[in-house]
Amino acid sequence: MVTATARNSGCHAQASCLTCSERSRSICAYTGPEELRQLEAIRFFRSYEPRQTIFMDGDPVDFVGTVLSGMVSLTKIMPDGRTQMVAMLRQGNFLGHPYRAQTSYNAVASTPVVMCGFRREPFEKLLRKIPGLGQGLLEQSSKELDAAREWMLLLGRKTAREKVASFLIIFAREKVAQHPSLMQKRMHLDMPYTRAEMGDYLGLSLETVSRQLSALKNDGIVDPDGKRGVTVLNYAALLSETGDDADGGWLA
Amino acid sequence: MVTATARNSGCHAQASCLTCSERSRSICAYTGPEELRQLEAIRFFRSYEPRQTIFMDGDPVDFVGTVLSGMVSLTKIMPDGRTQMVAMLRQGNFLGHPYRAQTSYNAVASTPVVMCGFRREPFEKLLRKIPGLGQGLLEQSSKELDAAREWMLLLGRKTAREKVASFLIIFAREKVAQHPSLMQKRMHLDMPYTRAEMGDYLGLSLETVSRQLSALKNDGIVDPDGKRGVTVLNYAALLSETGDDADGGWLA
DNA sequence: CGCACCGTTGAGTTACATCAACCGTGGTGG
DNA sequence: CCACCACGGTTGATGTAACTCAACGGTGCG
Repeated sequence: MVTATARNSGCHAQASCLTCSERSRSICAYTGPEELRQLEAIRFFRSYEPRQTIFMDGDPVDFVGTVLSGMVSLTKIMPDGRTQMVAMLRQGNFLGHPYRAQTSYNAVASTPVVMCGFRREPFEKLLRKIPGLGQGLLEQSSKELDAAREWMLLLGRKTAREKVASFLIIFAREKVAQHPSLMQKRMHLDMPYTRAEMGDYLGLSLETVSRQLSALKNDGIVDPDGKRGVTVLNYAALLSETGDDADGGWLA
Repeated sequence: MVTATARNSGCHAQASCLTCSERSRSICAYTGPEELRQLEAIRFFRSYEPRQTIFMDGDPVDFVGTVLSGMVSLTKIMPDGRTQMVAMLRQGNFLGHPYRAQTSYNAVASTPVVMCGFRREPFEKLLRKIPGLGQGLLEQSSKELDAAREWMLLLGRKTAREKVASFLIIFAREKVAQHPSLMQKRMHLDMPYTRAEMGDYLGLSLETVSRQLSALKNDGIVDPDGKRGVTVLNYAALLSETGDDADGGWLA
Protein backbone atom coordinates (compact mmCIF):
# COMPACT_ATOMS: atom_id res chain seq x y z
CA MET A 1 0.00 0.00 0.00
CA VAL A 2 0.84 3.61 -0.32
CA THR A 3 1.99 5.96 2.33
CA ALA A 4 1.11 9.49 1.45
CA THR A 5 3.69 12.17 1.09
CA ALA A 6 2.42 14.86 3.37
CA ARG A 7 4.14 17.63 1.46
CA ASN A 8 2.28 20.33 -0.38
CA SER A 9 -0.86 19.90 1.58
CA GLY A 10 -0.12 23.00 3.61
CA CYS A 11 -2.73 25.45 2.52
CA HIS A 12 -5.46 22.85 2.64
CA ALA A 13 -4.47 21.48 5.98
CA GLN A 14 -5.15 24.77 7.66
CA ALA A 15 -8.35 25.61 5.84
CA SER A 16 -11.71 25.07 7.46
CA CYS A 17 -14.26 23.02 5.55
CA LEU A 18 -16.54 26.04 5.71
CA THR A 19 -14.27 28.03 3.44
CA CYS A 20 -13.10 25.11 1.31
CA SER A 21 -12.99 26.06 -2.33
CA GLU A 22 -14.18 22.63 -3.39
CA ARG A 23 -17.10 22.55 -1.04
CA SER A 24 -19.66 23.58 -3.63
CA ARG A 25 -18.35 21.07 -6.15
CA SER A 26 -18.09 18.10 -3.83
CA ILE A 27 -20.40 15.99 -1.75
CA CYS A 28 -19.82 18.46 1.08
CA ALA A 29 -22.26 20.73 -0.74
CA TYR A 30 -24.98 18.45 0.58
CA THR A 31 -24.20 19.02 4.26
CA GLY A 32 -25.13 21.67 6.76
CA PRO A 33 -22.59 23.52 8.95
CA GLU A 34 -22.88 21.19 11.91
CA GLU A 35 -22.60 18.12 9.71
CA LEU A 36 -19.64 19.66 7.99
CA ARG A 37 -17.97 20.02 11.36
CA GLN A 38 -18.35 16.32 11.96
CA LEU A 39 -16.77 15.55 8.62
CA GLU A 40 -13.98 17.98 9.36
CA ALA A 41 -13.21 16.09 12.52
CA ILE A 42 -12.30 12.95 10.64
CA ARG A 43 -10.78 14.31 7.46
CA PHE A 44 -7.13 14.19 6.57
CA PHE A 45 -5.09 15.32 3.61
CA ARG A 46 -2.85 13.44 1.28
CA SER A 47 -0.73 14.64 -1.60
CA TYR A 48 0.52 12.68 -4.56
CA GLU A 49 3.10 13.33 -7.23
CA PRO A 50 2.32 12.84 -10.91
CA ARG A 51 2.33 9.12 -11.82
CA GLN A 52 2.15 8.12 -8.19
CA THR A 53 -0.17 5.22 -7.43
CA ILE A 54 -2.94 5.96 -4.96
CA PHE A 55 -4.12 2.39 -4.77
CA MET A 56 -3.97 -0.76 -6.86
CA ASP A 57 -6.53 -3.13 -8.27
CA GLY A 58 -7.42 -5.69 -5.66
CA ASP A 59 -6.04 -3.75 -2.73
CA PRO A 60 -8.25 -3.60 0.31
CA VAL A 61 -8.79 0.13 0.50
CA ASP A 62 -9.56 1.68 3.82
CA PHE A 63 -9.80 5.14 2.37
CA VAL A 64 -12.22 7.31 0.43
CA GLY A 65 -12.22 10.99 -0.28
CA THR A 66 -12.59 14.01 -2.49
CA VAL A 67 -10.08 15.19 -5.06
CA LEU A 68 -9.24 18.75 -4.02
CA SER A 69 -6.91 19.50 -6.88
CA GLY A 70 -5.32 17.74 -9.79
CA MET A 71 -6.51 14.78 -11.80
CA VAL A 72 -6.74 11.12 -10.85
CA SER A 73 -6.97 8.41 -13.49
CA LEU A 74 -8.56 5.04 -12.90
CA THR A 75 -7.18 2.20 -14.98
CA LYS A 76 -7.67 -1.53 -15.42
CA ILE A 77 -4.87 -3.77 -16.59
CA MET A 78 -5.10 -7.23 -18.13
CA PRO A 79 -2.67 -9.97 -17.13
CA ASP A 80 -0.71 -9.46 -20.34
CA GLY A 81 -0.41 -5.73 -19.79
CA ARG A 82 -3.13 -4.34 -22.01
CA THR A 83 -4.39 -1.24 -20.24
CA GLN A 84 -7.65 0.61 -20.31
CA MET A 85 -8.30 3.86 -18.51
CA VAL A 86 -11.84 3.79 -17.15
CA ALA A 87 -12.32 7.20 -15.56
CA MET A 88 -10.78 10.59 -15.04
CA LEU A 89 -11.49 12.17 -11.68
CA ARG A 90 -11.09 15.90 -11.28
CA GLN A 91 -11.59 18.59 -8.66
CA GLY A 92 -14.57 17.83 -6.49
CA ASN A 93 -14.95 14.21 -7.59
CA PHE A 94 -15.15 11.47 -5.03
CA LEU A 95 -12.72 8.58 -5.07
CA GLY A 96 -13.62 5.21 -3.66
CA HIS A 97 -16.83 3.43 -2.78
CA PRO A 98 -18.32 3.37 0.68
CA TYR A 99 -19.57 -0.09 1.64
CA ARG A 100 -17.04 -1.73 -0.69
CA ALA A 101 -13.82 -2.97 0.76
CA GLN A 102 -12.21 -4.09 -2.49
CA THR A 103 -11.27 -2.04 -5.49
CA SER A 104 -11.31 -3.32 -9.02
CA TYR A 105 -9.05 -0.74 -10.62
CA ASN A 106 -5.86 1.23 -10.10
CA ALA A 107 -5.99 4.88 -9.12
CA VAL A 108 -3.04 6.95 -10.28
CA ALA A 109 -2.35 10.66 -9.98
CA SER A 110 -1.99 12.17 -13.44
CA THR A 111 -0.94 15.55 -12.04
CA PRO A 112 0.05 16.70 -8.57
CA VAL A 113 -2.99 15.73 -6.53
CA VAL A 114 -4.31 16.74 -3.14
CA MET A 115 -7.02 14.60 -1.63
CA CYS A 116 -9.28 15.28 1.30
CA GLY A 117 -9.65 11.80 2.66
CA PHE A 118 -11.51 9.82 5.29
CA ARG A 119 -11.00 6.40 6.70
CA ARG A 120 -13.79 4.19 5.50
CA GLU A 121 -15.42 3.11 8.75
CA PRO A 122 -15.81 6.52 10.38
CA PHE A 123 -16.96 7.89 7.05
CA GLU A 124 -19.61 5.21 6.71
CA LYS A 125 -20.73 5.99 10.22
CA LEU A 126 -21.27 9.61 9.26
CA LEU A 127 -22.88 8.52 6.03
CA ARG A 128 -25.56 6.82 8.04
CA LYS A 129 -26.08 9.92 10.18
CA ILE A 130 -26.03 12.58 7.47
CA PRO A 131 -28.71 11.97 4.87
CA GLY A 132 -27.45 14.58 2.43
CA LEU A 133 -24.16 12.80 2.14
CA GLY A 134 -25.78 9.72 0.73
CA GLN A 135 -27.69 11.81 -1.74
CA GLY A 136 -24.52 13.54 -2.84
CA LEU A 137 -22.73 10.27 -3.35
CA LEU A 138 -25.68 8.82 -5.21
CA GLU A 139 -25.84 11.79 -7.55
CA GLN A 140 -22.13 11.70 -8.16
CA SER A 141 -22.16 8.03 -8.88
CA SER A 142 -25.11 8.43 -11.24
CA LYS A 143 -23.10 10.99 -13.14
CA GLU A 144 -20.10 8.73 -13.25
CA LEU A 145 -22.28 5.93 -14.52
CA ASP A 146 -23.55 8.18 -17.28
CA ALA A 147 -20.02 9.15 -18.19
CA ALA A 148 -18.91 5.52 -18.17
CA ARG A 149 -21.72 4.60 -20.53
CA GLU A 150 -20.97 7.46 -22.84
CA TRP A 151 -17.44 6.15 -22.90
CA MET A 152 -18.64 2.64 -23.66
CA LEU A 153 -20.29 4.00 -26.78
CA LEU A 154 -17.03 5.65 -27.73
CA LEU A 155 -14.97 2.53 -27.14
CA GLY A 156 -17.34 0.19 -28.87
CA ARG A 157 -18.53 2.16 -31.84
CA LYS A 158 -16.51 5.26 -32.63
CA THR A 159 -13.72 5.58 -35.18
CA ALA A 160 -10.23 6.64 -34.17
CA ARG A 161 -10.83 10.17 -35.42
CA GLU A 162 -14.10 10.42 -33.51
CA LYS A 163 -12.44 9.07 -30.41
CA VAL A 164 -9.65 11.62 -30.46
CA ALA A 165 -12.05 14.46 -31.19
CA SER A 166 -14.29 13.33 -28.33
CA PHE A 167 -11.32 13.24 -26.01
CA LEU A 168 -10.33 16.79 -26.85
CA ILE A 169 -13.91 17.98 -26.57
CA ILE A 170 -14.08 16.82 -22.97
CA PHE A 171 -11.37 19.27 -22.03
CA ALA A 172 -12.57 21.98 -24.37
CA ARG A 173 -16.13 21.72 -23.15
CA GLU A 174 -15.01 22.14 -19.60
CA LYS A 175 -13.16 25.30 -20.49
CA VAL A 176 -16.09 26.64 -22.47
CA ALA A 177 -18.33 26.03 -19.48
CA GLN A 178 -16.11 28.38 -17.49
CA HIS A 179 -15.64 31.01 -20.20
CA PRO A 180 -18.36 30.70 -22.83
CA SER A 181 -16.79 33.40 -24.96
CA LEU A 182 -13.87 31.08 -25.63
CA MET A 183 -16.01 28.98 -27.88
CA GLN A 184 -15.52 31.37 -30.78
CA LYS A 185 -11.79 31.90 -30.25
CA ARG A 186 -8.75 29.74 -30.35
CA MET A 187 -8.48 27.92 -27.06
CA HIS A 188 -5.42 26.35 -25.54
CA LEU A 189 -5.82 23.10 -23.65
CA ASP A 190 -3.25 21.68 -21.32
CA MET A 191 -3.66 17.98 -20.94
CA PRO A 192 -1.82 15.87 -18.42
CA TYR A 193 -1.56 12.90 -20.75
CA THR A 194 1.04 11.44 -23.08
CA ARG A 195 -0.04 9.92 -26.38
CA ALA A 196 0.22 6.49 -24.81
CA GLU A 197 -2.09 7.49 -21.98
CA MET A 198 -4.61 8.97 -24.40
CA GLY A 199 -4.44 5.68 -26.26
CA ASP A 200 -5.17 3.83 -23.03
CA TYR A 201 -8.19 5.98 -22.51
CA LEU A 202 -9.44 5.68 -26.08
CA GLY A 203 -8.66 2.05 -26.72
CA LEU A 204 -6.12 3.02 -29.39
CA SER A 205 -2.40 2.63 -29.94
CA LEU A 206 -0.27 5.66 -29.27
CA GLU A 207 0.66 5.88 -32.96
CA THR A 208 -2.96 6.07 -34.00
CA VAL A 209 -3.59 8.86 -31.51
CA SER A 210 -0.63 10.75 -32.91
CA ARG A 211 -1.76 10.25 -36.49
CA GLN A 212 -5.29 11.39 -35.77
CA LEU A 213 -4.02 14.50 -34.05
CA SER A 214 -1.86 15.22 -37.09
CA ALA A 215 -4.87 14.69 -39.33
CA LEU A 216 -7.00 17.09 -37.29
CA LYS A 217 -4.14 19.57 -37.51
CA ASN A 218 -3.98 19.20 -41.29
CA ASP A 219 -7.68 19.91 -41.42
CA GLY A 220 -7.15 23.14 -39.48
CA ILE A 221 -9.25 22.01 -36.53
CA VAL A 222 -6.61 21.81 -33.81
CA ASP A 223 -2.94 22.56 -33.41
CA PRO A 224 -1.02 20.22 -31.13
CA ASP A 225 2.18 21.80 -29.92
CA GLY A 226 4.29 18.68 -29.75
CA LYS A 227 4.13 18.60 -25.98
CA ARG A 228 1.05 18.08 -23.87
CA GLY A 229 -0.75 21.12 -25.18
CA VAL A 230 -3.35 21.42 -27.92
CA THR A 231 -4.89 24.58 -29.30
CA VAL A 232 -8.44 24.20 -30.53
CA LEU A 233 -8.78 26.35 -33.63
CA ASN A 234 -12.38 25.50 -34.48
CA TYR A 235 -14.55 24.30 -31.66
CA ALA A 236 -17.63 23.71 -33.77
CA ALA A 237 -15.70 21.66 -36.31
CA LEU A 238 -14.11 19.62 -33.56
CA LEU A 239 -17.51 18.97 -32.06
CA SER A 240 -18.83 17.78 -35.40
CA GLU A 241 -15.98 15.29 -35.62
CA THR A 242 -17.04 13.51 -32.45
CA GLY A 243 -19.93 11.69 -34.10
CA ASP A 244 -22.32 12.89 -31.40
CA ASP A 245 -25.28 14.99 -32.23
CA ALA A 246 -25.05 18.65 -31.32
CA ASP A 247 -23.85 19.32 -27.81
CA GLY A 248 -24.66 16.04 -26.16
CA GLY A 249 -24.62 14.97 -22.59
CA TRP A 250 -21.22 14.04 -21.14
CA LEU A 251 -21.56 15.59 -17.72
CA ALA A 252 -24.92 16.89 -16.71
CA MET B 1 -43.83 7.98 -23.93
CA VAL B 2 -44.86 4.49 -23.14
CA THR B 3 -48.04 3.34 -21.59
CA ALA B 4 -47.56 0.06 -19.84
CA THR B 5 -49.54 -2.97 -20.77
CA ALA B 6 -50.97 -4.10 -17.51
CA ARG B 7 -51.24 -7.71 -18.60
CA ASN B 8 -49.31 -10.50 -17.00
CA SER B 9 -48.68 -8.60 -13.83
CA GLY B 10 -51.31 -10.60 -12.01
CA CYS B 11 -49.36 -12.67 -9.56
CA HIS B 12 -47.16 -9.79 -8.58
CA ALA B 13 -50.01 -7.32 -8.19
CA GLN B 14 -51.51 -9.37 -5.40
CA ALA B 15 -48.32 -10.17 -3.57
CA SER B 16 -47.26 -8.28 -0.49
CA CYS B 17 -43.80 -6.75 -0.44
CA LEU B 18 -43.10 -8.83 2.63
CA THR B 19 -43.28 -12.04 0.64
CA CYS B 20 -41.80 -10.66 -2.58
CA SER B 21 -39.36 -13.11 -4.09
CA GLU B 22 -37.09 -10.30 -5.24
CA ARG B 23 -36.98 -8.59 -1.90
CA SER B 24 -33.66 -10.05 -0.87
CA ARG B 25 -32.07 -9.23 -4.20
CA SER B 26 -33.33 -5.67 -4.51
CA ILE B 27 -32.98 -2.43 -2.63
CA CYS B 28 -35.97 -3.50 -0.56
CA ALA B 29 -33.56 -5.75 1.31
CA TYR B 30 -32.34 -2.61 3.03
CA THR B 31 -35.68 -1.70 4.55
CA GLY B 32 -37.53 -2.73 7.67
CA PRO B 33 -41.15 -3.94 7.70
CA GLU B 34 -42.68 -0.55 8.41
CA GLU B 35 -40.58 1.12 5.74
CA LEU B 36 -41.50 -1.61 3.32
CA ARG B 37 -45.14 -0.83 3.97
CA GLN B 38 -44.54 2.77 2.94
CA LEU B 39 -42.90 1.66 -0.27
CA GLU B 40 -45.72 -0.75 -0.92
CA ALA B 41 -48.18 2.11 -0.69
CA ILE B 42 -46.69 3.85 -3.70
CA ARG B 43 -45.56 0.95 -5.83
CA PHE B 44 -47.20 -0.13 -9.07
CA PHE B 45 -46.50 -2.83 -11.60
CA ARG B 46 -45.79 -2.68 -15.27
CA SER B 47 -45.25 -5.44 -17.80
CA TYR B 48 -43.42 -5.25 -21.06
CA GLU B 49 -43.21 -7.53 -24.06
CA PRO B 50 -39.85 -8.52 -25.55
CA ARG B 51 -38.40 -5.67 -27.66
CA GLN B 52 -40.79 -3.18 -26.12
CA THR B 53 -39.25 0.18 -25.27
CA ILE B 54 -39.50 1.21 -21.63
CA PHE B 55 -38.11 4.67 -22.19
CA MET B 56 -36.00 6.49 -24.74
CA ASP B 57 -32.83 8.51 -24.57
CA GLY B 58 -33.68 12.08 -23.68
CA ASP B 59 -37.14 11.34 -22.39
CA PRO B 60 -38.04 12.99 -19.15
CA VAL B 61 -38.62 9.93 -17.01
CA ASP B 62 -40.92 10.16 -14.07
CA PHE B 63 -40.44 6.57 -13.14
CA VAL B 64 -37.93 4.35 -11.39
CA GLY B 65 -38.17 0.81 -10.15
CA THR B 66 -36.94 -2.70 -9.67
CA VAL B 67 -36.87 -5.39 -12.34
CA LEU B 68 -38.92 -8.24 -10.88
CA SER B 69 -38.42 -10.64 -13.75
CA GLY B 70 -36.87 -10.68 -17.18
CA MET B 71 -34.01 -8.70 -18.59
CA VAL B 72 -33.81 -5.05 -19.54
CA SER B 73 -31.11 -3.75 -21.88
CA LEU B 74 -29.83 -0.21 -21.87
CA THR B 75 -28.54 1.07 -25.19
CA LYS B 76 -27.12 4.24 -26.65
CA ILE B 77 -27.54 5.12 -30.32
CA MET B 78 -25.51 7.53 -32.40
CA PRO B 79 -27.19 9.86 -34.89
CA ASP B 80 -26.17 7.60 -37.77
CA GLY B 81 -27.57 4.51 -36.11
CA ARG B 82 -24.49 2.90 -34.61
CA THR B 83 -25.66 1.22 -31.43
CA GLN B 84 -23.95 0.26 -28.21
CA MET B 85 -25.56 -1.67 -25.43
CA VAL B 86 -24.33 -0.27 -22.13
CA ALA B 87 -25.94 -2.45 -19.50
CA MET B 88 -28.01 -5.54 -18.90
CA LEU B 89 -30.41 -5.31 -15.97
CA ARG B 90 -31.75 -8.48 -14.45
CA GLN B 91 -33.94 -9.60 -11.58
CA GLY B 92 -33.51 -7.34 -8.59
CA ASN B 93 -31.70 -4.57 -10.42
CA PHE B 94 -32.88 -1.02 -10.16
CA LEU B 95 -33.77 0.97 -13.26
CA GLY B 96 -33.55 4.74 -13.31
CA HIS B 97 -31.81 7.35 -11.26
CA PRO B 98 -33.42 9.21 -8.42
CA TYR B 99 -32.60 12.92 -8.51
CA ARG B 100 -32.12 12.81 -12.28
CA ALA B 101 -34.97 13.87 -14.49
CA GLN B 102 -33.30 13.06 -17.82
CA THR B 103 -32.12 9.78 -19.17
CA SER B 104 -29.19 9.36 -21.49
CA TYR B 105 -29.99 5.92 -22.86
CA ASN B 106 -32.80 3.75 -24.10
CA ALA B 107 -34.24 1.01 -21.94
CA VAL B 108 -35.68 -1.95 -23.81
CA ALA B 109 -37.14 -5.20 -22.56
CA SER B 110 -35.10 -8.12 -23.92
CA THR B 111 -37.52 -10.68 -22.53
CA PRO B 112 -40.97 -10.41 -21.01
CA VAL B 113 -40.38 -8.02 -18.13
CA VAL B 114 -42.27 -7.16 -14.98
CA MET B 115 -41.23 -4.05 -13.13
CA CYS B 116 -42.12 -2.89 -9.67
CA GLY B 117 -42.14 0.85 -10.22
CA PHE B 118 -42.51 4.09 -8.36
CA ARG B 119 -43.15 7.61 -9.52
CA ARG B 120 -40.04 9.61 -8.99
CA GLU B 121 -41.20 12.29 -6.58
CA PRO B 122 -42.87 10.11 -3.99
CA PHE B 123 -39.97 7.71 -4.24
CA GLU B 124 -37.48 10.49 -3.61
CA LYS B 125 -39.53 11.57 -0.66
CA LEU B 126 -39.26 8.10 0.84
CA LEU B 127 -35.61 8.00 -0.09
CA ARG B 128 -35.05 10.93 2.19
CA LYS B 129 -36.97 9.25 4.99
CA ILE B 130 -35.55 5.74 4.74
CA PRO B 131 -31.78 5.73 5.15
CA GLY B 132 -31.31 2.13 4.13
CA LEU B 133 -32.82 2.85 0.75
CA GLY B 134 -30.06 5.27 -0.11
CA GLN B 135 -27.46 2.78 0.99
CA GLY B 136 -29.02 0.12 -1.19
CA LEU B 137 -29.08 2.38 -4.21
CA LEU B 138 -25.52 3.47 -3.59
CA GLU B 139 -24.30 -0.10 -3.36
CA GLN B 140 -26.18 -1.10 -6.48
CA SER B 141 -24.85 1.81 -8.42
CA SER B 142 -21.30 1.08 -7.25
CA LYS B 143 -21.72 -2.42 -8.59
CA GLU B 144 -23.04 -1.13 -11.88
CA LEU B 145 -20.12 1.23 -12.11
CA ASP B 146 -17.74 -1.65 -11.59
CA ALA B 147 -19.51 -3.66 -14.25
CA ALA B 148 -19.45 -0.71 -16.65
CA ARG B 149 -15.71 -0.32 -16.15
CA GLU B 150 -15.08 -3.99 -16.65
CA TRP B 151 -17.00 -3.63 -19.87
CA MET B 152 -14.93 -0.63 -20.89
CA LEU B 153 -11.84 -2.81 -20.65
CA LEU B 154 -13.56 -5.36 -22.84
CA LEU B 155 -14.64 -2.81 -25.44
CA GLY B 156 -11.34 -1.00 -25.57
CA ARG B 157 -8.81 -3.77 -25.35
CA LYS B 158 -10.16 -7.26 -25.91
CA THR B 159 -10.11 -9.23 -29.15
CA ALA B 160 -13.30 -10.46 -30.77
CA ARG B 161 -12.74 -13.96 -29.41
CA GLU B 162 -12.14 -12.67 -25.90
CA LYS B 163 -15.22 -10.50 -26.14
CA VAL B 164 -17.48 -13.35 -27.13
CA ALA B 165 -16.02 -15.64 -24.49
CA SER B 166 -16.48 -12.93 -21.86
CA PHE B 167 -20.06 -12.48 -22.91
CA LEU B 168 -20.82 -16.16 -22.54
CA ILE B 169 -19.02 -16.31 -19.21
CA ILE B 170 -21.34 -13.70 -17.76
CA PHE B 171 -24.27 -16.02 -18.23
CA ALA B 172 -22.35 -19.15 -17.35
CA ARG B 173 -20.94 -17.63 -14.19
CA GLU B 174 -24.38 -16.68 -13.04
CA LYS B 175 -25.56 -20.25 -13.50
CA VAL B 176 -22.51 -21.62 -11.74
CA ALA B 177 -23.18 -19.32 -8.81
CA GLN B 178 -26.56 -21.03 -8.41
CA HIS B 179 -25.39 -24.58 -9.01
CA PRO B 180 -21.64 -24.85 -8.46
CA SER B 181 -21.63 -28.49 -9.55
CA LEU B 182 -22.51 -27.39 -13.07
CA MET B 183 -19.03 -26.06 -13.55
CA GLN B 184 -17.69 -29.50 -14.35
CA LYS B 185 -20.55 -30.52 -16.61
CA ARG B 186 -21.98 -29.35 -19.86
CA MET B 187 -24.20 -26.41 -19.16
CA HIS B 188 -26.95 -25.04 -21.34
CA LEU B 189 -27.39 -21.27 -21.50
CA ASP B 190 -30.48 -19.58 -22.84
CA MET B 191 -29.70 -16.09 -23.94
CA PRO B 192 -32.31 -13.55 -24.95
CA TYR B 193 -30.10 -12.02 -27.63
CA THR B 194 -29.71 -12.31 -31.36
CA ARG B 195 -26.23 -12.17 -32.93
CA ALA B 196 -26.85 -8.55 -33.81
CA GLU B 197 -27.68 -7.69 -30.22
CA MET B 198 -24.61 -9.49 -28.94
CA GLY B 199 -22.65 -7.44 -31.44
CA ASP B 200 -24.19 -4.27 -30.07
CA TYR B 201 -23.11 -5.28 -26.63
CA LEU B 202 -19.61 -6.29 -27.65
CA GLY B 203 -18.85 -3.56 -30.15
CA LEU B 204 -18.67 -6.12 -32.97
CA SER B 205 -20.55 -6.83 -36.16
CA LEU B 206 -23.05 -9.65 -36.07
CA GLU B 207 -20.95 -11.64 -38.56
CA THR B 208 -17.92 -11.48 -36.32
CA VAL B 209 -19.96 -12.70 -33.36
CA SER B 210 -21.22 -15.61 -35.43
CA ARG B 211 -17.73 -16.48 -36.66
CA GLN B 212 -16.26 -16.40 -33.17
CA LEU B 213 -19.00 -18.64 -31.88
CA SER B 214 -18.26 -21.06 -34.72
CA ALA B 215 -14.57 -20.92 -33.87
CA LEU B 216 -15.26 -21.68 -30.20
CA LYS B 217 -17.43 -24.54 -31.35
CA ASN B 218 -14.64 -25.89 -33.56
CA ASP B 219 -12.36 -25.77 -30.56
CA GLY B 220 -14.82 -27.85 -28.58
CA ILE B 221 -15.43 -25.16 -26.01
CA VAL B 222 -19.08 -24.38 -26.65
CA ASP B 223 -21.88 -25.65 -28.84
CA PRO B 224 -24.30 -23.04 -30.12
CA ASP B 225 -27.55 -24.60 -31.22
CA GLY B 226 -28.35 -22.24 -34.03
CA LYS B 227 -31.05 -20.50 -32.05
CA ARG B 228 -30.56 -18.47 -28.90
CA GLY B 229 -29.07 -21.29 -26.90
CA VAL B 230 -25.45 -22.19 -26.24
CA THR B 231 -24.11 -25.22 -24.44
CA VAL B 232 -20.86 -24.66 -22.59
CA LEU B 233 -18.79 -27.79 -22.98
CA ASN B 234 -15.71 -26.65 -21.11
CA TYR B 235 -16.17 -23.91 -18.60
CA ALA B 236 -12.53 -23.64 -17.64
CA ALA B 237 -11.42 -23.36 -21.25
CA LEU B 238 -14.04 -20.74 -21.93
CA LEU B 239 -12.85 -18.79 -18.92
CA SER B 240 -9.29 -18.91 -20.15
CA GLU B 241 -10.40 -17.44 -23.47
CA THR B 242 -11.70 -14.27 -21.84
CA GLY B 243 -8.27 -12.78 -21.32
CA ASP B 244 -9.02 -12.15 -17.66
CA ASP B 245 -6.98 -13.72 -14.94
CA ALA B 246 -8.58 -16.56 -13.06
CA ASP B 247 -12.08 -15.90 -11.91
CA GLY B 248 -12.13 -12.14 -11.87
CA GLY B 249 -14.63 -9.69 -10.51
CA TRP B 250 -17.65 -8.97 -12.77
CA LEU B 251 -20.29 -8.81 -10.10
CA ALA B 252 -19.22 -8.72 -6.50
C1' DC C 1 27.98 13.88 -23.81
C1' DG C 2 24.85 10.26 -23.81
C1' DC C 3 20.68 8.39 -22.61
C1' DA C 4 15.78 8.16 -21.67
C1' DC C 5 11.53 9.69 -22.99
C1' DC C 6 8.10 11.53 -25.94
C1' DG C 7 6.33 12.44 -30.37
C1' DT C 8 6.02 11.80 -35.46
C1' DT C 9 5.96 9.33 -39.61
C1' DG C 10 6.46 5.37 -42.85
C1' DA C 11 5.88 0.45 -44.40
C1' DG C 12 3.78 -3.77 -43.88
C1' DT C 13 0.35 -6.72 -41.54
C1' DT C 14 -3.95 -8.09 -39.65
C1' DA C 15 -8.23 -8.28 -37.36
C1' DC C 16 -12.41 -6.98 -38.12
C1' DA C 17 -16.05 -4.75 -41.10
C1' DT C 18 -18.60 -4.88 -45.18
C1' DC C 19 -20.99 -6.89 -48.92
C1' DA C 20 -23.22 -10.75 -50.48
C1' DA C 21 -25.03 -15.38 -51.07
C1' DC C 22 -27.35 -19.03 -49.01
C1' DC C 23 -30.06 -22.02 -45.56
C1' DG C 24 -33.66 -23.10 -42.15
C1' DT C 25 -37.71 -21.76 -39.65
C1' DG C 26 -42.00 -19.78 -38.55
C1' DG C 27 -45.77 -16.90 -39.62
C1' DT C 28 -49.23 -15.28 -42.89
C1' DG C 29 -52.48 -14.86 -46.26
C1' DG C 30 -54.14 -16.18 -50.80
C1' DC D 1 -52.63 -26.15 -47.61
C1' DC D 2 -48.74 -24.40 -49.21
C1' DA D 3 -46.38 -20.41 -51.41
C1' DC D 4 -44.25 -16.69 -49.94
C1' DC D 5 -41.64 -13.75 -47.23
C1' DA D 6 -39.35 -11.94 -43.17
C1' DC D 7 -35.99 -13.00 -40.02
C1' DG D 8 -32.05 -15.02 -37.91
C1' DG D 9 -27.90 -17.48 -38.61
C1' DT D 10 -23.72 -19.05 -41.22
C1' DT D 11 -20.07 -18.64 -44.34
C1' DG D 12 -17.17 -16.69 -48.11
C1' DA D 13 -14.76 -12.90 -50.62
C1' DT D 14 -12.99 -8.53 -50.34
C1' DG D 15 -11.75 -4.05 -48.30
C1' DT D 16 -9.84 -1.18 -44.87
C1' DA D 17 -8.98 0.97 -40.39
C1' DA D 18 -6.05 0.43 -37.04
C1' DC D 19 -2.07 -2.23 -35.11
C1' DT D 20 2.76 -3.41 -35.16
C1' DC D 21 7.41 -2.74 -36.13
C1' DA D 22 10.80 0.45 -37.08
C1' DA D 23 13.43 4.61 -37.88
C1' DC D 24 14.22 9.24 -36.67
C1' DG D 25 14.03 14.03 -34.34
C1' DG D 26 13.61 16.99 -30.34
C1' DT D 27 14.04 17.86 -25.44
C1' DG D 28 15.45 17.43 -20.80
C1' DC D 29 18.44 15.35 -17.47
C1' DG D 30 22.24 13.01 -15.03
